[in-house]
Amino acid sequence: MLVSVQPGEPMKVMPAPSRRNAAAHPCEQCFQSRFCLPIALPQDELACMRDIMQATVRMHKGEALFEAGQPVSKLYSVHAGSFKSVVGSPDGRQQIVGFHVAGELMGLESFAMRTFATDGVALEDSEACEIDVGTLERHAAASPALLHQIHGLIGNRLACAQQNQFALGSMHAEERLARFLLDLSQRYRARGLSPDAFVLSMTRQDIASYLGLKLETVSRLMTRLHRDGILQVEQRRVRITNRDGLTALLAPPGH
Amino acid sequence: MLVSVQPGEPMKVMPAPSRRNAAAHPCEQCFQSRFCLPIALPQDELACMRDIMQATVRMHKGEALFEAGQPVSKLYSVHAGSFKSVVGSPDGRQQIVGFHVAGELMGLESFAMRTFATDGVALEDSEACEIDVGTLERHAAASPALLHQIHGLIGNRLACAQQNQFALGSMHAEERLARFLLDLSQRYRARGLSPDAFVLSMTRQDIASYLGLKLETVSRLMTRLHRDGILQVEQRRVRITNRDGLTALLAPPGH
DNA sequence: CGTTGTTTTGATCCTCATCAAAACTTGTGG
DNA sequence: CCACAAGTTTTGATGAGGATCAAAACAACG
Repeated sequence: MLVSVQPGEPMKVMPAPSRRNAAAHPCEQCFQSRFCLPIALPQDELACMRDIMQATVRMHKGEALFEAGQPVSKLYSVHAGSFKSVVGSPDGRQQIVGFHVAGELMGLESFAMRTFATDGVALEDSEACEIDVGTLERHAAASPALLHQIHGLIGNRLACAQQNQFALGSMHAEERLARFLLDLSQRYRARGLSPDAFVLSMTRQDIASYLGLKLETVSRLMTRLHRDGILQVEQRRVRITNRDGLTALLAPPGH
Repeated sequence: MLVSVQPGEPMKVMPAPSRRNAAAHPCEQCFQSRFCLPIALPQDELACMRDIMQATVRMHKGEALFEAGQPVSKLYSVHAGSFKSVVGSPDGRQQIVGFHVAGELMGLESFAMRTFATDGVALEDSEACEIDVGTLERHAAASPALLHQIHGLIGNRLACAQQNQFALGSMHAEERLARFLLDLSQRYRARGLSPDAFVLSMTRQDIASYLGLKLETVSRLMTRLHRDGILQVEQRRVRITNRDGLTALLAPPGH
């Protein structure tokens, strides 16, 4: 999914503060197809996108694009691969609060804040486009359309976080997993990929963390959904074979 | 806490779509003391606040200031009393995702979105200042300082939502309650009120919903904290008698 | 002062966590 | 290329935290 690293630079897979490889400019797709930045602008304002998106960074699996506490100067748009947003507590526990696949924006939660609130960690070898916050704000001040789009993105993110709160607080384990899979499916569809068959880029542990469960529970639930003919699961390959059955899990009889 | 309603208008306590009582203009405090709108601007830009904050609405306990699905045209700043933000699901379950006391902004999660994502319901008889979104956006476009402050507020709200996700997904019941009480305490302190003694404006049921628990569990935990000498609880009056003990609950030995 | 909603407390149950171990996958170095 | 090491996933047995069911004490309200 990612072009191989140039020879000479050893590939560290463990999370390390090592500096990442930055290309000089993002790909043309970023401007043409809205693939990198989910923002639609009138033709005559498209030029500013070139200004906003300044570089592409390549991350190895497990590396952090940014870390909680760091000053915010960039946002990131996922160009290839996928990332997770992780919040940590002083006592060392941590929880995943979001996943980001290609075409989605990361770091929005930290927009206009001094420091990042989460770690942004690559789930696999990935690429992200850097977006300078200052430049973005400058352009946004001049373009109401751009500003409005950004606010829409932030609003969506907030609504999403509230839905997550609902899921974690009110849903049972099986419902949470069903919601997670349907959400992922929907996002792949938005990317133009198959909504029924996809490969999970995160471990059972990651899914469990996101859903407020333990990895054994997630594994058991996957197995159960497979047995019930709702999914075909083999390792990280998933195929939704009975979407209605999966959807039905969201409104359990007990409530 | 709220001036009495004028005679002649019957007071409905049950949640009803009845129209609320709107005063012509917000109080002077809103501009002078940043009490109503937690935004600080340079002196020469303060005038626009008068433009942004157009009216004060009075809500009775249980009434909805706005409802999920309604088109967004106003934000609200709590002037007196308190509110809860509630998300609902198709099957009728609902969960509280936030509380708002005087001096805090509501509806931010819906900024720049077409429709509200939550219900905003008064926990007691309350007052809120209406803020016209269009006017606010227009002023923000002209004032980078104002825009930056708004983004900061939104960023805070998002960070808060992520912390809630962490709490719901990773914390035990007792920790969640401790966090809730300390958070509330901190917000009362920010208002200039006592951080140690306050009156909960929400029911046990509300607290339980917010924390992803059942009301019986919340009640039992309150009793336990009282027995352990950490709190004095009688009905909704709470006094924190051992803040260190309360804080210590946030980092349990088991983890 | 009865009605209704809120809170407390008790007894029991169930979902999911925990502990444990084996099957399997992936990456590494000889 | 194979063998070993480390990480991931599955499955089982057991336990605990919090939910559920039930009812009484208490406060608020008309």
